[in-house]
Parts: sequence; structure tokens; C-alpha cells
Amino acid sequence: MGMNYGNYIEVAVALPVHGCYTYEVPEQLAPKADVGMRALVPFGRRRVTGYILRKKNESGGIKTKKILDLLDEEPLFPGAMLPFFEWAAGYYIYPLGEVIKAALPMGLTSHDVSVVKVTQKGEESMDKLSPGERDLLAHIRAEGPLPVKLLVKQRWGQGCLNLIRKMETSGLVSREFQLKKDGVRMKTQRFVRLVNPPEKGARLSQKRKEILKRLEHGREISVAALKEEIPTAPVLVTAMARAGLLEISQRQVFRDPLGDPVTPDTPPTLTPEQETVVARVKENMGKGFRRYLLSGVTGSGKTEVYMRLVQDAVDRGLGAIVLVPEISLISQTERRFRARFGKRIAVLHSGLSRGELLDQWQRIAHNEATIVIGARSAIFAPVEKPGLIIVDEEHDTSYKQETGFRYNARDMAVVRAKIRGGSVILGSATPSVQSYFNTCQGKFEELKLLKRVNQNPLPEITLVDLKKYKDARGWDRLVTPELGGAIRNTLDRGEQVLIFLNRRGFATFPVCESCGETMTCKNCDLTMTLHMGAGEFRCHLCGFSVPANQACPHCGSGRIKPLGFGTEKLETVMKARFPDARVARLDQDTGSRKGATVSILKKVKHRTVDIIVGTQMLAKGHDFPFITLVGVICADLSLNFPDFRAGERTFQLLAQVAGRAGRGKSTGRVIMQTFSPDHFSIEASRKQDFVEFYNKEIPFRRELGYPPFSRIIQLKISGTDKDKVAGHAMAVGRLCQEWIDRHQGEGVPVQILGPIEAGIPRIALRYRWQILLKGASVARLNALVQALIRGRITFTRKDVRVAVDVDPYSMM
DNA sequence: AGCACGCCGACT
DNA sequence: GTCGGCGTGCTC
Repeated sequence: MGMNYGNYIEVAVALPVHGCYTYEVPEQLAPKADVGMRALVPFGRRRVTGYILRKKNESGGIKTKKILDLLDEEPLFPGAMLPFFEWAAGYYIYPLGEVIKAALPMGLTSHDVSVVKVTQKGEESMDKLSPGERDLLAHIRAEGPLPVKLLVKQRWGQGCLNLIRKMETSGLVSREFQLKKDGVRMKTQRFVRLVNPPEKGARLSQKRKEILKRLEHGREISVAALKEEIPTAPVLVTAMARAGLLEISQRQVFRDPLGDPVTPDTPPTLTPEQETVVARVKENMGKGFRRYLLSGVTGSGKTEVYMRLVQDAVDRGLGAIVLVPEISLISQTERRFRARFGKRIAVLHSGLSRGELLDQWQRIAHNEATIVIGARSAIFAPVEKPGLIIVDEEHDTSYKQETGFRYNARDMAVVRAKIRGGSVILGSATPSVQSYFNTCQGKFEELKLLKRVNQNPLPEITLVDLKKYKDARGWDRLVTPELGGAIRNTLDRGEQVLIFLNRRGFATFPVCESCGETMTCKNCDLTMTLHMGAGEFRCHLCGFSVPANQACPHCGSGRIKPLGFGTEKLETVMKARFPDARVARLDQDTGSRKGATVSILKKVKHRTVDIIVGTQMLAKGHDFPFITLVGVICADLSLNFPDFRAGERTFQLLAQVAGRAGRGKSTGRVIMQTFSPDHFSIEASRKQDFVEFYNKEIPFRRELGYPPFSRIIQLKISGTDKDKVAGHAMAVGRLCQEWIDRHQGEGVPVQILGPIEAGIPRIALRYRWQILLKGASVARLNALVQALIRGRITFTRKDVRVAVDVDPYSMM
């Protein structure tokens, strides 16, 4: 017999399992099976989703099972992406199948769930059962066949598993597996085509003739489109098909997420600076791995540079991926790309419905769209030949995924470009310390845009020392005379003001007047914030809230003093102090409803608002041409975080906020209130000079051995039992120490910090501990954690979870 | 993840 | 003596 090529496949299952599995492909499926498709495979006694990694012609001496089905007609990702997925799994120490699952659009994993049903015998013997059995049986009978997991979770706890098993053996209940599919389907429509034109004299109704007319010249039309003009078309078409006149076929169509259309633009002339940058990147496009750091002041026209380079990639037959920070609305950047590239663009971000997401994904996978623009997860877009990857605002922390598969899309962008041999550009007005360090090391080539496109000078920034006003009363403590005066002048000129405060709510520190205790969340170790509008105290970590008229839970007193201020209070202060001005607020509280953010931003743009108050939602990437004054209420808020990147974040945030001023025709002004005007992060942001910030920051990082001078892996240990978590953290700590001792002198040293209780010891009822592993080589840290996982004890223990965070951002 | 196997304490 | 708890190992 000839070839049986491809009769075996290697599969990664969508489960927390390390390693790959070999399956046999039944003959009728073998020609269709391909790398990048999903297969339904038997795994243990269940059926789960597996991703096809490789085709093989022999089992390699392993006993194999047959796959049950192929779940895709065409691959969901090109085989060329596998090395990228494999790298990610290794680097971030996350199972390959789960990495691929996280990369693909949500809702594409089906797996078996075990369901219990009451049997005939169970029905009959209801009265001779123990109370526990009867209770369970009655519940299952009332609710219908129930997933076991649901029973465990909702009512009976772990213990009912044994009860179920016992009742199964005595034949009272039966268990079976049901394949659970997530809801996403490809959208299909019926299309009709004329196959047998009717004979000349055939008698047809007017409507039928109309339908035939539309199908002349072999045209294919969707039934939905026909229905628009001939409401009865669906019925008629079916009848005509039965008569053999027409042929109906189901075909996939794409949902359209691109809301309001944008009008196509024409590329503007580049400035000489932009020209130089574009030319430099073009020169090496398609010639292998190249990495650039594009540092451009706000308003210097980075987006236009990106668009020219994307055009260049497309001209060379390559694809492009553009990553933008995750923001709550369709970003400015995305709109501009759509205006330039139209239908060649696919978008991937959290604002899309699951169905839309799947459609966008498939347009990319089928090569219908070769340009992808999107947030974090767009780094996994199945672009076949991504010759250019751009990470806009590369310093933005939203590129770091903080749950589940904890990756950093900015870093992955560089790796994907490296594996593929393409160009990667990290762009920012305020580059991260890491990226600028890499540039200084010669790993990245620096490209600069120093001038604003509209030739406007950068805004003039003034610092106001809040220490001068520490005895001030009332409004003046929040809004100093300097800031107040500037606001007045700006309003009088008919211009707009932006006031920035990085804390939402009314009072951020409610204290009981009689006993002095603070209002803390019952689920978290955190003070709750008073939200006046909602009339409640709210926990910003878990969302728990209690009514604002609540008495003090400690002493019962009704007098709770609203200390600490947030954006909500600031808004009322502004309204009181500038009664003639129209004041609006933008933060998570006002912008959470879909469309609310957009409508507030529109008001700012259309100048129906004079003062806009808000959190960092205002700092990111918006273009407000009529804002000429930016006020920062307290520049130090992010400076006091117990985190080695606090200074970096403060600098970036302040510089970005300041960049919102004077983007239109007139020059902008910024007033920053601060308790520490001499701190270099604040001073550097006043000068808008990130090199100065970098030069001051870097000695401190070097001295303490923090990134970029070292690499960090953080182990996050959490669980609901306080003592178990602490004990487990200690045990993991000991195992780390043992590994270090055992491998002493075998290369670069690894340092272990902790275990210590986390900065916030409890969030959403889970107690939290952490261990920091620090060293010059990631490979070495990686080896340690891999060894811990192989020793398994550490990671599978019930009710205590150990999460691995490679290159962590949040140290809390 | 989810399931079986197998080892320990508290009950008929 | 068993039942049921939970730690350990395995899934092609």
C-alpha cells in the first residue's frame, strides 16, 4: 500500500496539561485534517478540544486513540505560528493548549461535562432512601439532568461526589457525558443561484418572475437580500428549488462590527522628519528581523508614519499588525487606519461581540484582511506573513495581561517579529525604561520625531507646591489660587479646561467620627470609597458595596466623615466654584454604560462642556483641540505606590496628561499641583524630557538590581483559607530555596525574596502571598519554576492556587 | 481540569 | 471492621 501520510497528528489539548498527545486520524478525515484546526479528541474518559500541531505518518510506538471529529473546515491559524505559541508556552510557563486557547477567539472550545439523571429505578424507590439521597434525587428530578460540577458548586459541595457515585452503583441515577459547546457559530446565510431556466412558455407568478430576473447571468444572491424587496421570497425560493429551478446553498457571511463608516482620507505630505523615519524603516523592510524604538513627542505624527509603513508592507505582499492600548472606546488610531485602508483592515478588541470577533479572526485567517489593528490580544492574529508589527504607546500597562495566561503583548510583538523575520516598531512619547535601555544597549534602533506636525510649541508647564497650602481650608486645598486663577482666565477666553485626578469617587477615605475606624470592605483589605451619586460605599477591587447611610460597623455611630477626595467631589467643587461653566466628568463611573464615554467625549469635542474632570481615561490618546489648560490636582498620587516602577508610571502619566494641552491652534498651559516638586519624576515630566527621567531613574534600578538589570518571576499564592495559604507559601519558598542550594554555582545566581504577604493581603475573600524570584537570566528563573511544576506538589494542591507571573507589572 | 486509585482517621 | 476524606498520578 502506498502512503498513509498524515494518518497521525500531534495535538495540544485545551487543558492545564503539559505535553502533547498523538492521535490517529480516521481515513475519511485524514485528507481534511490540517495544522491549525481543532479536533474533538477522547482524553481519559472525556472528549475535549485539541489543537492540531503537526501531521505525522507514524504513531512513534505510542498507543493511540482515534480523533472523533474535526471541528474546523479550515485552519484557525497558520502552521507558521506554532513556534511562536511554543515559545510563549515555554517563556511564560503556561500549557501550550491553554496558550492557544487564550490566543483564539473566545468560545471555541467544546468539552464533555458529566451530567446526572434520575433512572427509572430511582423514580420508583424514592421512598426507601436516606434523607440525603432523597434530597439530591428530588433536586435532580426537579431541575432535569444536571452537570455534576454545578451540583458541587451550588449546593452539595465536594462531598456529594461520593453520594452520586454510590447512587450510580446502586442504579438510582445514571451519569453520561454531554458535549458542551460554547455559543459562537459562524454566521451563515442561504444563497440562491439559477440552475435550470424555466422553459419559454412556463407559467410563473409575477413574484417568481421577479426573483428569476434578479438571478440572471448566473448571479448569486442571498435570500435575505431578496427578502428586502420581495417579502415572501424565502418561501418562494424554497418551492422553486424543490422544482429544480434554483439551487440553495448555505455560505458563511461576516458580521460587520465597524459601526459608523469613516470617510476615506488622502495621505498628507510628510514632514522632513517623518520622511526620514519612514525611509529608514522601508530600507530594511522585508530583509529580516529589525527592531526600532520610535520616540515622538505628542502630536508629532506617529500615526501617519505607521500608516505609510503599513502601506509599504502591504505593497510588498506582507501583512501588518498594529497594537494599540486597550481603551473603552474605538480608538482614534483605529478610525484613522480604517479611513486609509478600509476593508483591508480587521479589528480585534474587547468591544466586539464574540461572533464579530470570530468573523474578524476568520477574515484574517482566510487572508481577506492582511492588516490587523487591535488591543493586546491582537498579537495572536493569524496573519500569515506579518512583515511589520507596530506597538503604539508601548509603555502602556494594558499590554500586560494580568489574569490567566499572563503575557506582555509588547514583548511578544518583538518575539513574533524575530521568529518571523520581520520588523517591529515600538512607539511612544514616553518610552518605557526597559525599551530605552534596550536602545542604549544597541538592541533597538532609535527613531525620533522631535517636532509637532502643526509646529506648535509644547505646552508650558508650571509646578505648584502643595506644601505651601497645607493650612488652607475648603476649596483652596484642592484647587490652589494658581490653578483657580488659570481656570478662570481660560474660561473667560472661552477655552476649555481639563482637570486630572487619578482617583474616582467622592471620598476615598471615609472615617468614623466617633471611633476613628475606616470603612473597610468585608471581602478585601481595602478602604471603601464613598460614591455620592450612587449613594453607597464601594470597594474598587471586588465591587462590594453598602448603602451610604449605613452606621459605622464598629461602633454604630451615624457620623462618618468623608475624608480623601476623588473625581466625584472634584466635579462638585468645580461646579460650585465656577457656576457659569458647564462641567462634565469622565471616569469608570460615568463612562461604564456603553456609549456614555463616547457621548461625553463628543461633548468635549463639540465644546458643549467647559471643564472636563476625570481620571486617566482622559490621559490616553484623545485629541481635544480646544483644551488649552490642563490641571493636575495631585501629581504625587501614583508616586507613593510600593512598586519599583512607581516613578516611571508617574512620569509617563503626567507627561501624557500634559500632552493633552494645546493640540489645536493655540498654545497650551499645564499646572501641576504636587507635594514633591523636587522629585525627578515630576521635574522631568514638567520638562517633558524622558531622557532626563531615564538618566535619573537608571542608577536607582542598577543599585537595587531591579529590571532592566535583572529579570523577575513572581509566584502569586492565594486561597480562601488564611493559614493554608501562608503555610503553602512557606512550603513553596522552601522548595525554591532547596533548588537554589542544590544548583549552587551552576551559572547565574538566583535570588529569592519572600515569601511575604502581598501588599493587599486579601482581595475578594482570597488571602494573598507572593514570592519574588530575581536573577540576571530568565532562562535560569524559568528552569527553577519548571522544576517546581514538575515536582507538582506545589501547584495542584486543593484550594490554594499558585500563579506564575513572568516579568510582572503589578507588585501588589 | 477531572477522574481513579489508594492511603489515613471517625463512625456504624 | 467500613465510609469518606483527600493527596497523587494520568490522560495519546
